[in-house]
Amino acid sequence: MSASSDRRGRATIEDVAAAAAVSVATVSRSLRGLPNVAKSTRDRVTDAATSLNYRPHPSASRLASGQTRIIEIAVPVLNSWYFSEVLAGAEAVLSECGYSLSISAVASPEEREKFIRDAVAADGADGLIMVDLPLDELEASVLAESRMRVVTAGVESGRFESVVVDNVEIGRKAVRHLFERGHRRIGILSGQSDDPLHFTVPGDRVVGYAEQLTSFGIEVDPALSCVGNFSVDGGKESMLTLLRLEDRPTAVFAISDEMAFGAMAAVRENQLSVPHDVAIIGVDGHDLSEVMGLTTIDQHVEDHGVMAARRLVEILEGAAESPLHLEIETTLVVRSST
Amino acid sequence: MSASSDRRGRATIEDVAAAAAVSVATVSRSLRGLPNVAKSTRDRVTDAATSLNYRPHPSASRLASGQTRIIEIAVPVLNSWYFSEVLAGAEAVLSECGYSLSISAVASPEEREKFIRDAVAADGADGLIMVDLPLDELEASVLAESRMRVVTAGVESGRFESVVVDNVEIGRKAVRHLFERGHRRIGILSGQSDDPLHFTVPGDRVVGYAEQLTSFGIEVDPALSCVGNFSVDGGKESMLTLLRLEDRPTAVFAISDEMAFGAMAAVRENQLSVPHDVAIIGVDGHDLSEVMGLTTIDQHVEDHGVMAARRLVEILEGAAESPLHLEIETTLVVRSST
DNA sequence: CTGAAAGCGCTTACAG
DNA sequence: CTGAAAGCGCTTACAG
Repeated sequence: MSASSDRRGRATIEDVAAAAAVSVATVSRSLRGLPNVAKSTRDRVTDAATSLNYRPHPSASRLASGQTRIIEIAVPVLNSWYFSEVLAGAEAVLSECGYSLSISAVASPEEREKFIRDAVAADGADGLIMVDLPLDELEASVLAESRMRVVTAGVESGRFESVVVDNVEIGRKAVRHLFERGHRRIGILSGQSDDPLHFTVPGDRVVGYAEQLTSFGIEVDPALSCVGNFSVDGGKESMLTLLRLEDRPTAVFAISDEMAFGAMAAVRENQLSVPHDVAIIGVDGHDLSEVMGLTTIDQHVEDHGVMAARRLVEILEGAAESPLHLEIETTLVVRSST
Repeated sequence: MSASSDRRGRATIEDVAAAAAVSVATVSRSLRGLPNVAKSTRDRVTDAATSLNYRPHPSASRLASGQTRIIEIAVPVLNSWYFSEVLAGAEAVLSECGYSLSISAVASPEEREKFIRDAVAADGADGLIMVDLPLDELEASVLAESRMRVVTAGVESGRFESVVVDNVEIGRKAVRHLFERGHRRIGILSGQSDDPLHFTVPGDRVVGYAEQLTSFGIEVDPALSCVGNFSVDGGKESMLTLLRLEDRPTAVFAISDEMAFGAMAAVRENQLSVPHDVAIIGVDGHDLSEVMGLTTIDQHVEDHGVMAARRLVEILEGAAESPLHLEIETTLVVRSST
């Protein structure tokens, strides 16, 4: 360890400066690739830094520069297929671009409100990706006043750029597909009954479902609509309910693949067959949908993370912010369940 | 905004000091709950901080104190059921304890080596959780010399505390269960053929499988051993291979639930039935195992994250480090697949 | 092209 | 119990 290394034995910018026989200012400029450094100087500095295994102290450069190169990402829960796909996509581009990724799980509106207030007041990140977390007016304006750039994924906020899918169209697409397969009595497994986060996605998909049925001249039957809480178990329970109806549906649209998996299990448990007795379509493009033979509307979830991160980086590097709502195309993937 | 707020309009410790008519030192002590502050002073400071919505600037306090309250967590990939469970567990305890969680995906040995070198040299976190990332000698000693405390999950390192399961015992347990169900010809779907990360888990499970077979007097047949790369598709492919054998197995041990799902699909695709023609057991306790009717050895994955994070926090708050290898008990969950 | 110096917003002995 | 001052390790005008 060099004599002037820091409290914990790391090499500091001063060590590098001494080794290269220049000032710390020159080291800083050289290592960050700023202009106005002689080639020979830069080389000397680079060599010194390499041989000392020097990295700038993150907290010090953050404090001095005002930039953290940290992106915060908030998701409702972490252990869910959907959110880990988003995370994976975001992580890939952010690490590629030299940003750190800090994650938070924000499950309730109270946590969300607290998260936003803390994040803004502490000002610990350059950017924030809010995944499937609808913002109320107050939260949006708190965020808008902060230094952090914000991109939302999965939901639009009106005030920030977002990466979304057309959820109404997803609902229509699902019904259209089932209709084309000859189904006229089509049930739906939707989201939560009482969603404290006011998540807009389920509602939009239900609207698309209803719209498309209506435009086919089919009356929407409330008895065919169940809630599944986006879980496998919820999908199964709701499907069991639908199966008990005397005039049960011949096809069911589950607004997530995981609910669809639950629904398939329920059908089999009743000694019925998919798709013969009940056809099932999901939404997501879940890893397991292929092996399960589930027809699904693939929404390319990983791309949501990729796009949100990419846009955020672009904005941070100076791109003009536009009230852009980047829309990811969805793809119908037909398998044996319909 | 007060006159002396910082570059970006945040309230600073000086603003709070002015508002409470004390020095910044007193503000710092009050807000961090340090002793030797008069109750009335502390109250005044707290009020001022609240009304200014003050939070200490993270980079500033990190630089001054030398502690970041950041935990870094490295996983091979993010979009996998297993790792998102670990992540969820770790995030829950860390956010509860006031730590930020920074994540990195580290897919190859080169990335791992680079990650470790960078992490140590930059010294940007107080602690590090390495999940299922075996460390070589050099990496371990680089880490050991750093300021960061390290806990590994999923694999032991010899030098750091770890949270693990007994993978040999998992292999034995699986075979024992199948044996008790009357099976004598038992195949195995294991990990990767050429694993650049030198992941030890698959090997251990294979050892347990072989040991238990041998102790039952059954010869280990290499023809019954296939590789499945921990993926659904891999499991399916390998199962198809096993089904093509003229003397095919009556039961198969898949060393992960996802491979087991793939295997179940392969069996059905061959118009065979689980468990009648082939029984299948997995490992994990995957969310979908219940609905799929998969018998599995639940390894309580979320707890791995919880325990690793908990231990790391304890160590950071002063607990003595012991060469502890915390072992999570695994639980056989019998379902219809066996 | 390079360096001296101020400053980023905190924490931490030290003195009283 | 409280405050003045130094210091954490960088970056950034500014001057030359």
